[in-house]
Amino acid sequence: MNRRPSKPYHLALLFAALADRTRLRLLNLMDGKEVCVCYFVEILRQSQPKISRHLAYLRRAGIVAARREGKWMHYKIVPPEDNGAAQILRETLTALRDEREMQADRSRLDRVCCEPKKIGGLDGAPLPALFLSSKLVR
Amino acid sequence: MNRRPSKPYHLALLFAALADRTRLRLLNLMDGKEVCVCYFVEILRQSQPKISRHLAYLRRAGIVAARREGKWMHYKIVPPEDNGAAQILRETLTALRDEREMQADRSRLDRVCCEPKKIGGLDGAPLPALFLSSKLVR
DNA sequence: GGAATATATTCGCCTTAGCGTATACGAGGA
DNA sequence: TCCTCGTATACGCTAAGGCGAATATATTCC
Repeated sequence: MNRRPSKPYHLALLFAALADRTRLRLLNLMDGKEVCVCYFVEILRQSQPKISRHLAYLRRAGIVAARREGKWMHYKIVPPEDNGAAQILRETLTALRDEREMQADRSRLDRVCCEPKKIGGLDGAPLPALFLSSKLVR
Repeated sequence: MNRRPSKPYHLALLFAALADRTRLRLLNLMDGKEVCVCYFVEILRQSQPKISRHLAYLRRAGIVAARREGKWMHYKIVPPEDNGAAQILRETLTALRDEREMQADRSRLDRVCCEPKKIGGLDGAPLPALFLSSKLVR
């Protein structure tokens, strides 16, 4: 039922998933927290289908997991079971922090999350949380 | 003249270069030493054009450098200038050592290099060396 | 120079990936 | 139930990647 893609049985699959700028930006935003799709769309200023497709790619690669909360979907990083792959993913996230665009994305995420209207907003999207647990969709 | 591809200005390019099993096997064989093309062909048992194309890809990505020695071409890894990329490449090589096929490739390389007929052979290909310096082709 | 060897490149074919656009799905509210 | 909103998927297109086969290039030896 939980159709997890068998495990990224080889590093080449992990690298293929990482070989796209948009996906790296998404991972950078998810570094350490769960993020709602609507934030990705707003922060990266990319079309919603594009964001969604890249998230699906990452999910198929076993790198992220999704959780539904009402109408919203939250994504977070799941460390690969394979030790080497996990280490490489960690290093990647670390390396991303040195890039200017990635820093800008992160601060934009922080800013969006702190907007007053969002905090208590009527239909404001849920705030990024630090790894709430729930039934995940991989 | 030395048409270096500007430098892999972004990690996505590095990951694209790593997202292929054959290229990972090649990098694994080059880990720590310079290797002649003929050994790649013999050890991976893949067609010579295929090996050559993947080596060209790695060279274009700025990950390896080539050195000509008579009829033979030797390839070796060049650490990326970017700190994060260099770290990721190191981690990748480390992770590869855990894979069985990679270990088998390496021991086959060791065995081939120690064959008596090759050591003093008339037309034996040059042995892998530990980073001889010379004019490199990137 | 011409043959032989090691390596690189080209070509044609197929598969995959990424994109914009349109559409489908799923949940909540009226 | 119908409407709306958030998200996912399908479609058609184009570009890039990987392959085998053939061919080109570079170097050495005669």
